[in-house]
Amino acid sequence: MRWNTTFIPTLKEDPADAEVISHRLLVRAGMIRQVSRGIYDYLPLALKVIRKIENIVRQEMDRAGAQELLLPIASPAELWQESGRWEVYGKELFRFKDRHERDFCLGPTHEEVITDLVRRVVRSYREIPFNLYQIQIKFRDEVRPRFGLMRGREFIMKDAYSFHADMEDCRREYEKMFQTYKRIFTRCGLNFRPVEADTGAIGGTLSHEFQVLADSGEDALVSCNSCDYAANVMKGEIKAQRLSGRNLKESSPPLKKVATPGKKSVAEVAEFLSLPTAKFIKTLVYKVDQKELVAVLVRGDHEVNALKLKLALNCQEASLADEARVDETTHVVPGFLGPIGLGLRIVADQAIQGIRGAVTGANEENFHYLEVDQERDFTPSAFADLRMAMAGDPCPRCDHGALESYRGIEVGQIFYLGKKYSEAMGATYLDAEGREQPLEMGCYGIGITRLLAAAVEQNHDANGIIWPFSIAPFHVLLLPVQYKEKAIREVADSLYEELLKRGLEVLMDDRDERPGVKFKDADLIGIPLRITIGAKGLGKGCVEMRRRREGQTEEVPVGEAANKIHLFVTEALKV
RNA sequence: CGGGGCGUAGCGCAGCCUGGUAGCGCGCACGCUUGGGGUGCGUGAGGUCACCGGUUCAAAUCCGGUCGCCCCGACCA
Repeated sequence: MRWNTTFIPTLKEDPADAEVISHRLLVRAGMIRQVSRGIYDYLPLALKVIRKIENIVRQEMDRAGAQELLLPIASPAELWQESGRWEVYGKELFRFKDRHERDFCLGPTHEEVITDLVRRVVRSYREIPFNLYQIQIKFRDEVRPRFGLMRGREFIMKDAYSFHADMEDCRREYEKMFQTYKRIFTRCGLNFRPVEADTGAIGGTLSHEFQVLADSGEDALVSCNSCDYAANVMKGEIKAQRLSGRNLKESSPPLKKVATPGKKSVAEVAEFLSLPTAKFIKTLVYKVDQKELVAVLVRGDHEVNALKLKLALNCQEASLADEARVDETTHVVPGFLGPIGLGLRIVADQAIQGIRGAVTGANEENFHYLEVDQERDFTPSAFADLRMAMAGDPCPRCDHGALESYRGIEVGQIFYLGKKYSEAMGATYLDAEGREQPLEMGCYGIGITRLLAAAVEQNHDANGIIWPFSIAPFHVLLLPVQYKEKAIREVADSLYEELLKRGLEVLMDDRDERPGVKFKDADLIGIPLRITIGAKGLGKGCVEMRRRREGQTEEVPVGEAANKIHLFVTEALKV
């Protein structure tokens, strides 16, 4: 392709509305433009990368025996009402009415649609298993779209759904997809890690996320420094605590009430009393399912995991109650709350069980209790794992490992769904004994456009993007320093033709621009291999071959250039 | 949903406080110049100052409202 006739509107300056690096570079490189919040145009260069990613995904999904299909973007409310998600999904589900006033939504994911298709077709165990996937635009009306392509409202996704007779077969497919995903992300040239994950709005009981490691990532992760345990913090398990042999004879010193004027947060009180935050019991009031207030206790240095809390309380929704509400019910200013004498139902994290010598609010403004002894002073209605995993925690899977924390961008997630959708929507088959059984299901997603952004987050330098070869928009950029000059043009043209003939993807910068402009743009758009053709090299009968990533330059005789470039690209694509 | 910020030429910004009819850099067009990391000089085109309303002789500027976009938060008592 010749630059003169392409549509690659590069920008010298960072766009004012872009914050994260991938967003800035993708806009500057002329790859994306924003249309509305969380909605973008994909320009030709970006589309080339998207197609590359899609093709890798297709090849690997097909190799794993899955089949591609295409489901509609809009689906009728009835399907979502059947699964119960019309009510549950909330505002993220973009709803609208057609001209006949019938309710529809834009698909944020397609379990309902595919289950509906499959239930109308599958009758017998002989017709399963199979795995169907599509690559398509999804729409989720995110609370807060941000970071360019990383969290958009409209995005491209590969989603796959598999159907099985029993759990064993479904688990087998899950494992196959796990391996397939590893191949896909490896081929895309990403540094990633699979982690155990929560199943969120999709549902099911087993799930892994594939996280591209990046400090700018939205997800907090933990992994063991000794075994291969890794999880999203939302899912991260806490090693069950052994109650260290508590000496029952030894009695605790009596409760002591101390003045802590104006000190509300654990950090403030801890500093005021010169005590470590681990000695504190935090008392948080949650509103459960829009009605009951429940007090949740965690250690001062721990954080409540709302997800685990919901599980423990077996409720739909649990969020911090607002101050006014807390005040009205307990007559205590938040900040001085404590479990002793609090007129609310109490649930406590397991780390609170048996705690002694602790500090809590005294349920009286400007006072805290010291020497709190859980067994003596208060009894929660339940103890459970309610907190977020964090760095330094002992590994829940092995004996001596400790957890480390890092951040990631979730580019893929796989779920074992079980019978959640098949039972709700009556997707069944007849087994060999003629009995009707609900189908077992799995589902498997990859965020294609988010993967594109993640690749940039992980592969760039001060000058621009550095595409991994496998997903680069072009393999080679030919850069004739002065295309106008006959000698240079002739070499550039013949090299261009020769490389195309060999099946390489080549972009030729035939613009009549200053060399500096061309070099800057070349770095910005990040084609992995750049061939400079200029008077300097031609004087020696050479062109220059430069790798974008390493910056390493090599002079190659004109006659050998095509061969050498071809060989280099072939090698680079082998990985 | 709460808080903060922004909206002036294609892009990045100044002007607004202290009202007097719009400016800089880049880009764009043309000419000369230059020609291996965003050349230099000159000439020129390009703006309902987001929108609606108000105050005023006069509004980009002051006041009220609306819309759009960005950032932070929406969980730590």
